[in-house]
Parts: sequence; C-alpha cells; structure tokens
Amino acid sequence: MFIGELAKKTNTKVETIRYYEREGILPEADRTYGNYRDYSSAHLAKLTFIRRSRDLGFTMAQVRSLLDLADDEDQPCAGVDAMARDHIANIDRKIKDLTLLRAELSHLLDSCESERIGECRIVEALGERR
Amino acid sequence: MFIGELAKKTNTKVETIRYYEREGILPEADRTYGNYRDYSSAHLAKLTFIRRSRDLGFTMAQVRSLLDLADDEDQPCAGVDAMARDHIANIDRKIKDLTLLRAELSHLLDSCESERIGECRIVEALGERR
DNA sequence: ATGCACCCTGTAGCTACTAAAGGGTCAAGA
DNA sequence: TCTTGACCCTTTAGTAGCTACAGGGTGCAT
Repeated sequence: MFIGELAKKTNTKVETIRYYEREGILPEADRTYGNYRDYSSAHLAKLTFIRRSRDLGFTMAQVRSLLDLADDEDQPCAGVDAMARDHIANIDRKIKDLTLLRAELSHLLDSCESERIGECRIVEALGERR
Repeated sequence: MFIGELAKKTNTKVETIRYYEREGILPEADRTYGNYRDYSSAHLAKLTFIRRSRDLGFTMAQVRSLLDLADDEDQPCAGVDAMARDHIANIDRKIKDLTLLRAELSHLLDSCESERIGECRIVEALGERR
C-alpha cells in the first residue's frame, strides 16, 4: 500500500507520515522500483497506535515509551498503566486550571458595563499589578 | 529600570521581554550610555497587561487586538467584551474535550488487569495487534 | 585590577507538525 | 505513442511562543 492509502486509512496527512519516519517512530517502509514507499499491515497497525495515542494527548516522547513497553510482550502491564494514570493526573490539572481561568474571565465580564474603554474594568484589571 | 528588574517585577524571563520587543508587542525602551535598555513605568504597565492576558490563555494575536482596543480610550467596551466572551467559549470547548479524554483514558485503565503486555487491553485498544 | 552580576546581539533549539518548491512515476484515455 | 493528471519523491522553511546558548561588553564593589 502506498503512502496516500495509508494516510487515508489512518486519517493522517502524508507529510505527517513521512515526518514520523524521519523521527524514527514509524519504521521505514520498503521501496518500489520507482522509489515509492510500500507499507505493510504492520505499518498500518503501528501508525494507528501512534495516532490513537496522540489523539489521547500523549506526547511523542510518551508514545515512544508506550511503543517500547508494548514491544516487550513479557513485561508487566504496570508500565502502561502507570503512564495512563500519570496522563490522567496531567489532564486533571489542565481541567482545573482552565476552570479557574474561566471563572476569572467570567468575573471580568460581569464588571464590564461602562461605555468607554477608558473606564473598562477588564482593561484595568489586566494591567494592574498584583 | 533595567531589564532584569522589569523581569523580576513581572515574573518574566529577560529573553522573553526582548522577544516581545522584537515582536513589536512591547515598545522599544530608551538606551543608556552603555546601551542598556531603560524601562519606564508605562512599560511595566504594558508588560503586566501582556503577561496577565497570556496567563489567561489569550494568544499573542489576541493580546495585540486587546492592546489596540485598549489604546483607543473612546472606543466602546464592547470589543473587549466580545473577545472575552469568545475566549470563554474556547475554554469551554477545551474543558469539554479534556473531560471526554479523561473518561476514555480512565475507561482504558479499568480494563488493564492482566499481567503481561501481551494481553494488555490498553495496548490492544490503542491499535497494536500482537 | 579583578571579580562578579548583569547587560548586549545573534543564532539555534524546542513540539508536532504543515506547506511549498521543484521535480519524478504511473496508469488511463485520445 | 503521447499526454494528462493524480500521485509520489526530497529538501527546505514556516508555525507559536518562547528558551538557551555563545561570545562578547558594562558597572560596581573590593
């Protein structure tokens, strides 16, 4: 299968696939006589894994670790489990920060009732030293 | 005031301040005889505004718009108000996405009870068939 | 005069792609 | 057979928002 087909099947841009190859996260494909990359179903599986993981918010470094862990069949599941837990903790932190942010912004909005920027509380509040 | 002091007061890295100047978002400072940047309290106020806005998750482009809006004292507050509302909508989207993500990951975790990676449901679920 | 903290410019690196320039390959249709 | 058009190739540079050097100069206290 050529790169365009693989791209379609995994919902990935062609350039991104070549980028993954350059980065060494996706193994190099065989080449046809005309120098086209020729992918196997193993490539399809691995790229699917990578994309799913990235979609879930894992960084490239984390995906690399996941792939390393997954490559050793006899390793305990615990490593993968730990990474997932860690990632959930990160997500929780982000959600908390965003929620605080939202409250602050919405508070600012409540205080914006004047007609001119000169009296705008939002502008004031953003420039104040705290 | 020299750049180091401004950096301390605004909790900003020195390099970041110079970057803001290069980007044209913070006006150039006067220079001393020895070519040191010499900042005024107007710079302090503007940088504080920029940093607060960035902390609230506004992009550089948005901060630029906010500054433009704020610079015209007679403009109605509505522009700033609209940007804040828009930003809140973005934040709500992000929170929603992260919450979904968290649910998915936590679901994966529940299914991880085997001893070996070979049977790890997380790895399977992510796309790797072994 | 010497040490040290601070400042300067310029350049390159980071993440995870994305785009574009300038070309080659291949199958189908006229 | 020739041409068209979709696909592929490599290389390079761009994105956001900083951050980190390298290789120097400045200013002040001892």
